This record gives sequence, structure tokens and C-alpha cells, in this order.
Amino acid sequence: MQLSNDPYRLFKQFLSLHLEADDQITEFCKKFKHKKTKKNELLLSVDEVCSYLYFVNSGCLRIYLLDNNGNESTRFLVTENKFGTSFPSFKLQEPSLASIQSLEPADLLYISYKDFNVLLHEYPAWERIYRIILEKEYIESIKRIESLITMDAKQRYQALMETSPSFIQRFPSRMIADYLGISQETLSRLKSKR
Amino acid sequence: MQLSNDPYRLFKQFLSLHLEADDQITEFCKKFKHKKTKKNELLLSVDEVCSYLYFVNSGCLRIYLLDNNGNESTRFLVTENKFGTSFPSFKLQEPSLASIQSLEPADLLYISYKDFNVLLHEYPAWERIYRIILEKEYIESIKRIESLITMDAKQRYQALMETSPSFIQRFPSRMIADYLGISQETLSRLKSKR
DNA sequence: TAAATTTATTGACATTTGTCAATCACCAGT
DNA sequence: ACTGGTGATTGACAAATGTCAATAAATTTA
Repeated sequence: MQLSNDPYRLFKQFLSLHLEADDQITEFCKKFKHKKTKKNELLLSVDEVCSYLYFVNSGCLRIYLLDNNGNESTRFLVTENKFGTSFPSFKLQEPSLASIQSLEPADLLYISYKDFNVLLHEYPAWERIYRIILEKEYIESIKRIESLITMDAKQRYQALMETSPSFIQRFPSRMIADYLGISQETLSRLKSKR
Repeated sequence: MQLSNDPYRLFKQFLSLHLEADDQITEFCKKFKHKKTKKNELLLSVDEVCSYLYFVNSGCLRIYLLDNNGNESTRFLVTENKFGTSFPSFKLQEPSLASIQSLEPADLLYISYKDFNVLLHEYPAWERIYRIILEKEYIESIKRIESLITMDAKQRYQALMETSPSFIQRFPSRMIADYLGISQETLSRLKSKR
């Protein structure tokens, strides 16, 4: 698929959904830079302080953890039209437990922690948009917690098929597995057993 | 323990941490009402739309789910100096999947959805405080997700002992168990096997 | 205080899920 | 078309966790 020439097109569209006046949109855009990534490019490694918040124009970011045994666990999958970062590290400016990887060739906008705070303190409209994004993400995380504490592996997989069917086609099944908190083999068996 | 006469004391103190000027604090307080609960009092039942956001002066709120088999799962435990509600239901004004229970006799402030939005739209300072609360809660929820997808029952219990040791003394162990997403029996065995 | 109720612990066993290893299928590059 | 590599599937088994039942301990209520 061919992306529009203007890398800020999607972002502006996103912003305009939440803003009455359009006058500040260009100010916001000025703080975001544009970047393309290759498949599997690493944007943040464990123990680095996360300096950027990303907006995904196309492609997908994967925020994931690596445990002592070398097992990966996917904290989030961030697709088109969404914001993503290693949030605790970005917000608190402390070393990240998670890494960020560009799963596919991606087209991204990104803003530095410093500029992000400039927007936050100078533009009430940005504070509002950010708050709305936080609310949405928080609600999603609550649902994720609920699925993890109340459902078994099969139920979680079925729930994911209902809420995010595109994930299942789009991402390798070992990532779906560790997003669900189960092993690749268990997921494979769930799929075959109807 | 005897609480101060002014039920807004803790709340004001909380607000003043995040506000430069104190002039709006009384405005905020006006929108919050005061309420005492009995032990085990139910503040919200499943399928009701959650109308209130609570601030806990003393006591504890438990936000929990009930599955088809009658198993309870604790989504959150909200203690002194914290805000709590059935967030997805409160925010989206849709029927709640969770119930809210006052685990102990509690002293609460609460604000209606309507008044909450009045504050949100009329006071940038409230928007800011709310945003800061959201950030904190969101970070906590991310850590909870991480512990659920990367750790086994024993590790989760140990992590809880480190981050919230007071929980373990304070709450019945079956609630700790379903907060961790494990059965009461498994928790009981974890405790005995060191 | 005693009785009644709830909560916690323990054992036996079933189920779920993980681990390791082998095989299979697919794709990328030559 | 071959080849090497990655990802997916399957089997055999091990480990973790859940379930059910019995008992013990603690708490509440009369």
C-alpha cells in the first residue's frame, strides 16, 4: 500500500478528531519527527531510558520483555494510528524493562520526552488529547488484566479472536502466544483442537 | 484509629501535592460528597452503570469480577489516599463487568460522573491532576500485566510481598489469591513451602 | 462462652500448561 | 530447483496449578 506523501496526514486526522480548532495541529506536528524503519529494527533495548513516544503511521511496534531464560513476552502490539512507547520508562525516565522492536517495515512519527513535556505544559489541548489516549489505553490494560486473571489459555485466545482478529492473521503465532502469556506449543494445540 | 473531623483533609492534602495555587481546592471539594460504609457493603453490582468515582480516606474498596462458576477475581484493591471506581464502566457509562465492595468499614469521598466532567471541562488544574492519576494507574496496570504474562504463581506472590507487603497482612488470603490470578489452595501451598 | 459461620490448610487426584525434541512447512537467497 | 533458516506443529513427558473433599483454625454471632 502506498502512503500519502505527507507523513503527518494520519496524525493530523487523529488530532482533528479530538480538537475543535485546528490551529494548534501544526504546532503539535512541528514537535514530531518522521522516521522509517526496517523490518525487525530495534528502537529501544532493555536498560536504556526510553526517550521517545511513537505514533504509528504504518507497520507495527512490539514492546516486549525478555526474561532470564531467554523467553520473550509481548507487552503490547502497537498498530496503525496508535501511540506506543515503553511507557513506564518514558514517563519516569528510568531504565526500561522492555525493548521496542519494529516488527514490520514501519512509518513512524516520534517526539522526545522533552518536547512532549513542552506540549503538555504549554498546550491544554495537548493535555486533553493525551489524557484521552491514556484513558483508552488504561481501559484496554484493565481488560487485559481481567482476561489474564479470569480466563484460561483457550478463553483468552478466543477473546483475542473476537476483539482483535487482525492480530491473529498479521503476527507470527509465537508473538500472539507470548502476548497471551502462553507457550507457542499450547497456542498451536488450541488452534488445532477447534 | 480516629479520623480527623474534616473528611476532606486527606483529599486536600493529596490535591495540594499537585497544585501550585490552592484556590481551586475548595471548588473541587464542593463536588465531592462524603460517605461512610459498613464492612462488606456493596457500592456497585454487576451490570449497573458505575456513577461514581471514589476517593478513599480510610478503609478499602475491592473491585472484583464474578465468573459463571461463581469464582471471584479481584481486579483492584484501593486503599487510603487513592481513587477507585469500576473504571471502564464509569468512563464509558456502560454496564459494569465488575462489582465494588467496601472490604472494611470505610470513609469515602465520591463524585458523580456528571460533576466529574464538569470539573474536567471547567478546570484545567483538574484535568492535570486526573491525567497524573491516570498515568500512575496505567503504569501500575502495565506492571501487573507484565507480572501475569512473565511470572508463575510463586514469583507473582513474591513480587507482591515486595511491592505491597501491607496487602498480605491486611486482606484475606483468598483475595490475595484471586488478585494474583491463582486459587486459594495454591497460594496456601506457596506460603507454607517458603 | 458456645455455637455457627467463614476462612485457611492439607491431601489426593485431574487438568492444564510447559518443556524438550523431532519433524514438517514455508520462504529467501543463491 | 536447491539450500539454509525460521516458524509451526506434534508427541512424550514433566511440572504447575486447579478441583474437590476433609479437616483445622479463626472469626462472628447469639
